[in-house]
Parts: sequence; structure tokens; C-alpha cells
Amino acid sequence: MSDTIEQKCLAKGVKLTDQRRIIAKVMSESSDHPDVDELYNRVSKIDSKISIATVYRTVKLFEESGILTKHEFKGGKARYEELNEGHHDHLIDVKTGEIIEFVDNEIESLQKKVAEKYGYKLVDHKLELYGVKINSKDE
Amino acid sequence: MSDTIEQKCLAKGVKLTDQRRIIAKVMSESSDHPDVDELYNRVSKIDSKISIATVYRTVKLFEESGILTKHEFKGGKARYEELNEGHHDHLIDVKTGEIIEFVDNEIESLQKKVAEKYGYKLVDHKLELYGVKINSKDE
DNA sequence: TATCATTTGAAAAATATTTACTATTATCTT
DNA sequence: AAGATAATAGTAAATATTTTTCAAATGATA
Repeated sequence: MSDTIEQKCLAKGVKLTDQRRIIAKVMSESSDHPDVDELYNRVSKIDSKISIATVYRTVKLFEESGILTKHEFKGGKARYEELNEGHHDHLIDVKTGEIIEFVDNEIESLQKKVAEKYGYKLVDHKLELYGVKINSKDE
Repeated sequence: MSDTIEQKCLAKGVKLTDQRRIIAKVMSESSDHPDVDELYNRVSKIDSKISIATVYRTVKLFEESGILTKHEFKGGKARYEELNEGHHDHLIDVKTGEIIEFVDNEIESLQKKVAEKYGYKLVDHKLELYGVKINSKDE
């Protein structure tokens, strides 16, 4: 595992308060991709006085500092994930909502090539695959 | 160019009203990816009595009928585009917001392979590239 | 400690979208 | 065509998500 979010904040000069420390800890310990509401639920169990506004403000701050990434998967709410060196994309089970992380270097380099073909330097990308489990005898 | 949206509605048995016909026409003639608000502006010029609720209801109906696709690019609002046989992805200029459509069959088939590798059948995907123009001497 | 700046919580505001309800329009049945 | 039934539209209110305002609390500085 990599550095905790708290360590990253120190390294980047992002000030920590008690509330931010709790939010950082919860995010660091989350291996899924919680939305703000879910994150708020989790931090509330540690400190029930933290407001949802602070959670919104903090994820935004962490995102702007390059500590979290924001995903806008289908379904309205933004979801957050800790940003580590190893970049990955997401495969989403459309039936269960389960999210699988994957890396495919071939796709990565092809993306760069496509962007260049159109005269662009790739600065970011978003790849989401939506699928159904094979052999899952449903209903 | 392909069929108009109006023709597609006929083919799919989607009922048309005056309002829907206007919305269909405006979308068919739009080569960009308008959000609901922008679409509402455009149809209002043709019939100022159409309500924004009808625009929301209509794009939803058209989407469920497989006539439009909904995109959730960065920045909150959903944007719509006519769905034609030739699937494509998007390259977005992060400075200007310009959207370039592209097709890359190699990436397409790799996506399918990745999904299968994890035991999934690919039913949908989203690929967005964000880039800056090369040689654009900025600031 | 007094002062100035930053952050927080609570509630209101802003934004995007959906829904309830009534009126209008279209469709069906004689 | 008239009347009955169903679908759709317009208006406004309701929801959902996120941001902002503002006063109080906290933290940092002189």
C-alpha cells in the first residue's frame, strides 16, 4: 500500500484539521469508490458532528490537490477514489454495481496515439466498461 | 447523413406530437452535443410555448428508445447526441471545450477482450480523451 | 493576549432533473 | 361526429446534488 492521504497532505502542504484528518483516514481505508453521502455516513460514525458541507469541501480540496480523483459513473452522484501512481480504469457490473479496476497498457498507448493523430497531447482520459457477468444465470 | 430522428421514431413506433417533432428536428440538425438547456433554447426559437419539462421528458423518451445517447462529460449537465450506427468516442479539447468524434476499432476490440478477461460481456462503454492542441502557443 | 485569517456547521441558495396535478390534445368506439 | 378514454403538455412544486452565505469556532500571528 502507498502513503496515506494524511501523509500526502503533509507532502503537498495541505493543511489538516481534525475533520479533514478523519475524512482522509476514512478515504484511505476505503477500497471502494464512495460517493459523498456514503463517505459522510462513514465519517459520521467516527465524529457525528461533522457536517456534510465539510465533506463536500474536503473532497473538493483533496481533488484539487491531486490526492483524490472524482468519477462520474452513470447514475448522478460523483464518487471518489484515492489517487495513486498506478493509474487504472474501471469495469462496472451493470447488474450489481460492482466495480473492478483494471490496467491495460495497450489501450493506454492507443489512446495516446489517437489523440496525437488529431493533433492533441493527451492530458487525461476516462474509460469505463459496462458489462454483465458471463454464465450468471439470472432470473 | 442517416435518417432523421422523426423517421427513426416512425420506425420504432415512438409517437410524435408537435413538440416532439420540433425537438427531434432540432436534434437532427445539431451536430454538436447540446445539453437540455441549450436544446430548450433552440426549440424555443421555433415554438416559444414548449416547456423545459417537455424537453426533459422527450430526450429521456428518445434515449430509452435508442434514438439519442446521453453523455455525462465533465461539468454536471447531461448532453445529448443522435445515435447512429457508426459508434464513436470523444476527444475533448480541455481549453476550448471543442469535441472531436473518433472511431478506433483496435481500442474497441481491446475493450471487449479486457471485459472477457474478467468474465464479463461488454454491454456498453464510455471513452473520453481530454487533450490540448499541440503547437498551440498559448499564453 | 489581542488581532487577523481560516475553517466549520447550519441553513439557505443554486443547479439539474423529475413529478404531481390539471388542462389540452389525440385516439377509439360507436 | 359525439362522447369516452387515454396520452401528453404546461406549470409549479418536489427531489437530489452540490455550493454558498454567514456567524461562530478554531487556529496562527504579532
